[in-house]
Amino acid sequence: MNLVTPLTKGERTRAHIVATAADLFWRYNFHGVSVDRIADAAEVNKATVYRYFADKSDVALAAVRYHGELTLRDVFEANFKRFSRPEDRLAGIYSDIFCAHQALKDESGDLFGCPVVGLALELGQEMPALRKEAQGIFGRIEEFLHTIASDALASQGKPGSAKVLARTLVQLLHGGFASARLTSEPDRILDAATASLALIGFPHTHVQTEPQAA
Amino acid sequence: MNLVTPLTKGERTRAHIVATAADLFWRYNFHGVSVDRIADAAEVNKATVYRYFADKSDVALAAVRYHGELTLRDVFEANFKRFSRPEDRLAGIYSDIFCAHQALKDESGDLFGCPVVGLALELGQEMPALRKEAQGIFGRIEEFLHTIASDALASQGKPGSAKVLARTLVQLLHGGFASARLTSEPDRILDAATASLALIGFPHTHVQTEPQAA
Amino acid sequence: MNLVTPLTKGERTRAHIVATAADLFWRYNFHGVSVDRIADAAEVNKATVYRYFADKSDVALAAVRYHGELTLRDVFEANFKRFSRPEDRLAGIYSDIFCAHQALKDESGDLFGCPVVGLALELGQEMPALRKEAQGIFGRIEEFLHTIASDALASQGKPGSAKVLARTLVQLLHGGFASARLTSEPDRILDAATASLALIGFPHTHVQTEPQAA
Amino acid sequence: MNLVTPLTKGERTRAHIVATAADLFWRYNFHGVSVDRIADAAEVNKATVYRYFADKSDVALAAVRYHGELTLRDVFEANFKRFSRPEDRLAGIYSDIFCAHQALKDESGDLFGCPVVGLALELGQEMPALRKEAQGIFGRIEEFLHTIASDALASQGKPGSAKVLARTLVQLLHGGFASARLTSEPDRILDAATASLALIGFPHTHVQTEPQAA
DNA sequence: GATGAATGAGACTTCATTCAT
DNA sequence: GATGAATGAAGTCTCATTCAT
Repeated sequence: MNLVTPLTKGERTRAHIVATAADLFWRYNFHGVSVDRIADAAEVNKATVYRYFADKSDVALAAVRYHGELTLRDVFEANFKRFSRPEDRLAGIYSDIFCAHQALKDESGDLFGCPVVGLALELGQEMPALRKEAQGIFGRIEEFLHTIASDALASQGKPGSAKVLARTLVQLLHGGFASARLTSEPDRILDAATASLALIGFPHTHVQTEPQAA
Repeated sequence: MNLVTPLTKGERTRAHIVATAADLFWRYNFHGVSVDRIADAAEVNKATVYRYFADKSDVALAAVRYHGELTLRDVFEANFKRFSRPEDRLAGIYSDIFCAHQALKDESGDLFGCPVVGLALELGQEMPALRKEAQGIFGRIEEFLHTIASDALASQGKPGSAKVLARTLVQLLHGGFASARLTSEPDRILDAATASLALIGFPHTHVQTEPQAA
Repeated sequence: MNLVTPLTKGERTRAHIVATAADLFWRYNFHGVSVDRIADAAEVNKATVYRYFADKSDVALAAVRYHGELTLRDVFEANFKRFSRPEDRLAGIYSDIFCAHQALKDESGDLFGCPVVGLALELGQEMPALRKEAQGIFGRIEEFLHTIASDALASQGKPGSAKVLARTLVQLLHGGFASARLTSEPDRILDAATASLALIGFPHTHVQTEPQAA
Repeated sequence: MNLVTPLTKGERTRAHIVATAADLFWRYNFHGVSVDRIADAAEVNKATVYRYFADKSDVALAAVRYHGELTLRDVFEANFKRFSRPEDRLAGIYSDIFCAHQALKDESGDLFGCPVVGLALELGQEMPALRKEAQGIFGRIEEFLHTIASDALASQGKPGSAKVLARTLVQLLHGGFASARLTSEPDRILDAATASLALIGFPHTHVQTEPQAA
């Protein structure tokens, strides 16, 4: 029984534009990417972009959503399914993030940190919807990290607030992204990973630096 | 004996433009501020801006420098002079940062995180000089935090790498800025402060949330 | 015996588009109405519009025709059938025009003068066909007014050129429309009515300002 | 003693743009003239247009003002200075209007009626300021015609309302413009002139159809 | 045959930057 | 030396129109 509605042609076009724009915005920021460039890269006419999006900001909002959903699903949910121990989950998540950044750096010579934060910092002030979206995404991330924190504390019989710990883990994630982008150095992601694992009580858990087969 | 050379009129004009631009860029980002607006706000002719700066990016570079120097001097150096114990220094630094953000939020209804990172994320990719500048600033910050980390470890006879700890402290600072801006919530700065103090072994040190008289 | 061919479905669709567009063009001018908006308002697909009309100007031409035919039939012919004395005919015509404008003003807060002239001024220069159409319509109107003028002169045994008088009556009609639209004041229509009635020698004939039952 | 401040360079540029745009708008309507075309015709850069006007509508507003002021000064005031008898004044005004239209027709093969009404009909609904301006201009014109009407009634010892008469004269002027443009026939202006002169009691006053030396 | 999808051309506007007084 | 004036390039967006299913 197939519950998935197949995408219409328009939906496919829209999705393709979003994916293209998301990548461009990540690399070159909102103001560094023109609608023309998005249309060219997506191989559609500029007017087609405006058929599916009210304006350029609307594309950016969709791009943030896209990055958020993809990351939550393929990084967070995936590692939660794959592993059950909190330290493995956290290590897996950071491994994926690191590998993605490393790959981007190998390919393009640079890396760009967190695409959600990047767009949110640039547009959040004037685009409440985008800011809200970003907050929602990091809210979900905090939930995942809260589960990890909670499980970690429990597995070690440690006291301490999982809530506070989760928040710190989120901030370390932000910090890893920021310093990685500032220095163009993927290793800063690993620093955040190490610190995070130490914080939840597993300082010796290793973070894979090579992509793992699914 | 006066060792300070008085500023010439031109230098004062330049400094005034930088301070004005720095504030505007902080609040509205690089692309959200036109050269016209800078000139208007600084009450100089637009062509005057171009007398002192090669182009708009050059103003941004000066603004980053301005923010960096001011913060290093008035926040980091000042608290190092004022306090000698590492936990007091760290608490003092975070207190100042928090108060500045709280004041901005009270005044303008919003807050804007780290101005250096803000500009660096927006321009760093295409402006190596600005990225270098930002790296330099955070390098200096890391040195300050390294001293704190090192002193803290020593004062408690704890083992551990001050270097790694310092890096984590930097990332928490980034994280505090990022989540504060994302949520428009100054308290996220305090979260970073608390986590940082706990990390250096002083979980009970209090962070002042009211501006202290010098 | 039914002499009227019933409309085919296509003809009904076409007629519906014309009526819709005519109203929109009247209110918002040619350039203020997009083909999209016409299609939306007529609840047909945009491509359907292009099935029945060569291009947007062609819709405008049809709209002018529509307005012209409707007005000639429901205002001029109707009042000629209803009344036989020239002064009553003229008063009836102006009464209808006034009431239509008053109703529009009550409904939409504004009024829009003569739809034929409106479109003709906007497009006439580049669309000879439309201009011709408008000239034809006002030619017919002049004929009606010529009859009124001629009858009025005759009924009073006055000398004078009915032809010249008719032309003046047309110009007063134009003038009433123009100043009504300029001021958004339906009463300017009544001014033209009064002047016209005076001109044909019936200064005391009253113009109804409330819609009359047929 | 010179009370006239000489125009600055900027003011000259602005005035030149206005005059250019006014002519273009008259001939081709608001939507028939792009800002590019205005800039080209005025031989300035498009950005220069935007230095002096907030947007295209703002240029149109200035164009209406320009047409209004010019006409009031060179046609109405001038004929009031030149003549003292009401019939001469009215004939002079119409003569000027006719000659201008005739000249335009000779030059360009077409004529365009009243530029103020033209723009006002096209933009008045969405531009209250422009509508207001047009109303003001026709208010002034009505004052001039009121003086003529009043003087004419007095000179003939006729009873009657100068106010009502003036309004009718305005409407005839509108009507003359409208039918001239609709038919591309300058003579329609003369029709309005004849009717107007008759209305004020001077059916035999001649309207010059050749430009008069000042 | 009807419609969702796509497009090319062109509109308005802004902005960083330079010129000329 | 300082400034009002000017500009070229580019950006966002709209719209009439056509294609392809």
